[in-house]
Amino acid sequence: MVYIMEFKVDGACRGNGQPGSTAVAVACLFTRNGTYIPKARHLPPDNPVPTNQRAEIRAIIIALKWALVRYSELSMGPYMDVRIKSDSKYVVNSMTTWIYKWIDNGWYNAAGRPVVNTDLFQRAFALQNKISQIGKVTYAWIPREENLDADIECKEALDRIQ
Amino acid sequence: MVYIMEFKVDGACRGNGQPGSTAVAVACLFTRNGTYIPKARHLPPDNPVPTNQRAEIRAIIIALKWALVRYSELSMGPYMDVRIKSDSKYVVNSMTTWIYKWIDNGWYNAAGRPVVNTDLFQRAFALQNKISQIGKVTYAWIPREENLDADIECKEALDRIQ
RNA sequence: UGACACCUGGUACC
DNA sequence: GGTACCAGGTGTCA
Repeated sequence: MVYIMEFKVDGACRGNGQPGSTAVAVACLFTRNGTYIPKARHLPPDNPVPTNQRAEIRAIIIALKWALVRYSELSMGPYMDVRIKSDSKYVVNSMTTWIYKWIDNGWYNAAGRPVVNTDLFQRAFALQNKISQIGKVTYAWIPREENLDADIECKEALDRIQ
Repeated sequence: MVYIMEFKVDGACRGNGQPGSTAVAVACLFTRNGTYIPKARHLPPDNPVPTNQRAEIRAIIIALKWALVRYSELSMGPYMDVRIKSDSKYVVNSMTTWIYKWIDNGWYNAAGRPVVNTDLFQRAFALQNKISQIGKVTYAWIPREENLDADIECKEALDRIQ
C-alpha cells in the first residue's frame, strides 16, 4: 500500500531585504480530482528577520509536517510517497544535494562562510528523515509559471495579515 | 534653416494581455495654427501578439518615418528638429536612456531577462539614427490628460476596424 | 561569473 | 480587478 502526497509550496516576503519585511509560507496539498488544500503560515517578524529564502524553506517544512500528521492519522501504516514541488532552486538544491555536503563539512558554503538559515534546514532535514523511515520524499523544481496556485495563496495570506 | 516637426503619439490595445487583442498606433503632426494631421496604423493581429507597449512603440515609428518622408519632399535640405511627445514612460525612457544600455549589454533588462519588443525598438532606433544625420529627435513625456488628441484618434481608429 | 527566487517603484493599456 | 513593460534592490547558493 502506497500513499502518495503531492505538494506545491511557495514562500513570499513583502519588503524582502528591508527592515519590517513580512513573510508567509504556503503548502498546497493536491487531491486526486485536481483541487488542492492550502495551508499557510506567517513567519515570525524577527529573530531572525524574515526573508524570501526563509519563507521558501518554511513552506517545505509545512509540507513535511503535514505528511507526518497525515501518516499518523492512517491506521494501515502505508508506504509514504511525498512529492514536493517548489519554484526555488535554492531550496530544491539545498534539500537534494547541498545539505549532504554541509552536514559533511560543518555547514560551510563554497565561499567559506557559514551557511545561512541552518536552523530551518535542520528542521526540514529532521522531518525528512522521519518520513524516510516510513517512505520517501522527493523534491522537484518547477518554474514560477507552474506554481501559480501556491503563489496566489501566498499573496492572499499576505493580504490577510496586511 | 530649421524645420520643426511636433508630434503627439499614442497607442491603444483593446483586450490588452488577452488572446485576440487588437491594437492601433497613431501619430499626430501639429501645424503652426494648432491643428493637427493624424496618421493611424493597425498592428498585425499576431506574430507577435499586439500589446499596449507594442502599440506605443509603433506610434513612435510612425512619427519618425513621417519626418523622413517629409524631409525627402523638401528641396532645401533643412535641419530637422523632430519633437515627439508620448504619455508612455516606457517608450520615452526606452528611446532616451535604456536603449543605449541594452545595445551595450546585448538587450537584457534589469531582471536579467531578454528585453521584449526589441524588433520595434531596433526599427525605431534605426530611423532615429537616420534623422540624426540631418537633424535631431527629442522625446518628451506628457501625462495622459495632455495627450487627448492622440488618444481620441486611437479610439476612433480602433472603432473603424471594429 | 552564473542561477533561481523575493521585492520596491513607475507609466501606460484594458 | 487584470496585463504589458521597464528601472532599481535583496536573499542565497554553486
